[in-house]
This record gives sequence, C-alpha cells and structure tokens, in this order.
Amino acid sequence: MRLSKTFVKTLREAPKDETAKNGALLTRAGYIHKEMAGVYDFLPLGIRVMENIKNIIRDELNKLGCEELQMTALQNPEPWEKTGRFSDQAVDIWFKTNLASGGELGLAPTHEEPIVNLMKTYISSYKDLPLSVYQFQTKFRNELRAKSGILRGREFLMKDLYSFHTNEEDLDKFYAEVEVAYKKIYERLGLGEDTFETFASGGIFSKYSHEFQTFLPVGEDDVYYNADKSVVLNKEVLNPETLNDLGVKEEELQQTTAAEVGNIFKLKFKYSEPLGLKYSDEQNSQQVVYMGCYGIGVSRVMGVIVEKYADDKGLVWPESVAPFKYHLIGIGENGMKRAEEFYASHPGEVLFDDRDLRPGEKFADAELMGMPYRIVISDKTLAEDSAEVTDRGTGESRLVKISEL
RNA sequence: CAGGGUGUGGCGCAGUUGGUAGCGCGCAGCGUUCGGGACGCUGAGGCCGUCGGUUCAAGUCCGAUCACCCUGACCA
Repeated sequence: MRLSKTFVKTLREAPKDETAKNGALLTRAGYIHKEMAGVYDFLPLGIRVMENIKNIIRDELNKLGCEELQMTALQNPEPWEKTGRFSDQAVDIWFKTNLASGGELGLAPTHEEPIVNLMKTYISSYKDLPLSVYQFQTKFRNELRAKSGILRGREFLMKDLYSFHTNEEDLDKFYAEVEVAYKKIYERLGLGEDTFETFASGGIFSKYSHEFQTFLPVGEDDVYYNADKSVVLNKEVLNPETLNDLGVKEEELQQTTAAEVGNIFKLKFKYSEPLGLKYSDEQNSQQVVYMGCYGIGVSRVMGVIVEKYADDKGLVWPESVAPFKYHLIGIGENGMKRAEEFYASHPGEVLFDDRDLRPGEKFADAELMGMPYRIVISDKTLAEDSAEVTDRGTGESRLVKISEL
C-alpha cells in the first residue's frame, strides 16, 4: 500500500470526542473513523488488522474441526419469543425496527436463538452430532452508554462459536478443547501473558462460565487473582461458595481491572430445550441437544491490543496482527529509487510512504501507524548496500543488507 | 438512567460589557528546503449543533431540543 495513493490521512491531534487511548490513536493513525458514539467505520488499515485477528481465530477453530458460516444480523422475533429474550425487560439492549409489511424485526445482539433454529433443519440424528459452527458477525447492542473507543460499541464484530452434542461428557471434552484453543489464540494475538481464564457466573445450567480477561488499566471488569494467577475470578462471583470451590482465601487475592476478550459457556439445554432442538438416539428416542457457546469480541480485541502496546508516539502492533510488516521510507533520489524496488519485490508486506514529504514527518507517521519494522533507505544506508531497520517496539535500529530482508 | 462537562472551517482552539467571526495545524499555488512533524509569500474553506424567543442588532442573553465526552449505574 502506498501512502500517496490511499485516501487515509493521519491527524496530529485526536478529535476531542475520542478520549480513550485506543480510539484516539486508531483515529489519528487512520485506522478507524467514528460515525457516532460506539459506532465506527474501519478504514483500509483497520480492516487489515481485523482480518489478521480473524484469521488467527479462524485457523485455531478450524483445527478443532469447526465449520464457518455466516448468519444474518436481522432477527425474526419468533425464536426469541420462545426463549423469552425478545422482551425489552429481559434483554434491554435490543435495537428493534419494523418491516414495511408490518412485522417487527430485531438487530442481533447475539445469535443463540437463530443458530438453534437453523440447526433444527440439519440436526435430526445422533449421527449428525457432535457439530460445531462459528461465524464472524456484526452484533448490535443498544448500550445506554458506549465508551472507551472500540472497547464498548453499539455495533461490533464478534466471533461466535456454537457446539452441539449428544451428552454432557462430549460437551465437556469439546469445551476443554476450546479452552486450549483460546489460550493459543490470545498468545498469537500478543495478549497471552496478560490474559487469564477467569471464573464468572454461569447462569442457570452451569455453576460457572469462563471468561478470558486481559488485565488492563482501562478494563471495565474487576477481577481477583491469587499470587501465581492460577486462580482468577470475576468480582461477580466473589463469594464464600466460590472461594471454597476454588480453594482460595479472600485475603490472599489481589484485585485489578481487566477487559473481557472472550467468554465460553456451557449452555446445555438452555436454548435447545425451549426451541425444540432434538435428535433421535440409537434407540430412536428423542433427546434434547447439549450446547455450548464461545465468543470472542474481535473489534474489542483490536482495541485491547492497542491499549496494551501503544506508547506515547503511537500504535505498536505485534507482527501477527500488524496491517503490514514493514513501513518503508526512502530518503533522497537514490533512496527513493531503491525503496521503489524493494516495494515491488515485497508485495503485500510493505506500507510504502512514497509521499513527497520531509523525512521527519514520515518518521513521525511511521511511529504513529505502528508497523513492527521501519525500513529507511538513503544514501547513508546504500553506502553499506543496506537499509536501516528500526524495531517499533524497542526503538532499536540496525543496518541490514537489503537482499536479506 | 443520575451527576458533571462540551458543541464555532477537515482537526485543535480563541471570541471582551450583544454590533454580523479569528488563530494554529491541515488543504491549494509559487519559491527555498530535504535523516526527526522546516520556512516565506499568496489563497480557498464557517448560515457559530438545531428550533424558538428577547433585541434596532445574538457565536454572545433566555427557553427547549439533539449530539458528544467523563464518573457511576447497567452489561441478558
């Protein structure tokens, strides 16, 4: 990508209404644009990051044998009425509208009801199970107060995975596999060392659910953890019973704030029962399907990565999610010429600042935009047949032969 | 939803006791510059969130309304 060709521009100052670090830097660097509170456009650099995050998740889930699909965001109220979740009293963040023909319609805040409804078409025998499907979908939640940049939006991208089983053991087994996969995902996203599986409330059918919480100063959740962080629990389950279950004492726990980057849930019959998702077992008797659901807030994860890595100069992307590996700058006539050649020989890896600007501005933008490595080619470096490579994270520079890049 | 705050060119801001809008950045043109956001000159761009009221006159005063930000509550 050439900076001279893209419509995106960087800003020296963040808009006044963008106060969270992630929102301010992503806006200044040209990754996102705010339409209104909690509603963002993702610009070319922004969707590249999002796609990279999605691909990491996709890769790990496909390894588990999950199948990807895409459901609609528009919701028929019927299945939701069967579970009691279409009412504004039960779920107070619905966006609702009407069909021109008269019926009511909702914008999906989550997809349990429609996926169960969908699977009624395809699951009829124990031979159809187990089964796991996921999608990347835009969710709509009419939050009373959107805030913190892309950490809490009214429209956001979520990966939601649903699994279907004939028995609890099989659900437990798959659930454990997802736990492992999630840990790998957060590691690959660069969040591994700060992200912990956390005990949270489990709803009706399970004592606990598990959240994946990234310790973060701007996080919205309060979590408690023991010395070696082998036990982490959400404030909502901080009670004598939980402490006893987990074998920890309240005095030995410390409190911190964290951002929820994932949540996994054993639903069991919670939705399959009211919606009538059943199968015939070996004896040809009808059984209710066991279910689990597993979410990751993709756009929120992007914001959390920004919050964790960014410094006072701008964004810092882990290589695994960076829109481009290199930010290329040519200085002087020879430097620009050689940079053009480098750009042509590394398709898809390079963000090329080929604008007619002074070097200082390009350096500042490179730091703001946060590619892992800045490459500068100038007369100075060409004298050594090299390019200067600067690590955005550490700030360290070294000369590297261009042929070795 | 409660409390607090803010709406003035693309972005950040100023605007005195009411008299018809200005600065920095950015943008366009010309010239000098060219490894850390350079400089000079010229220029374009705004019915001051919206509606209503007071007044000879409203960015400024009054009322309403909308939007946005922060803290809290909420987060199925």
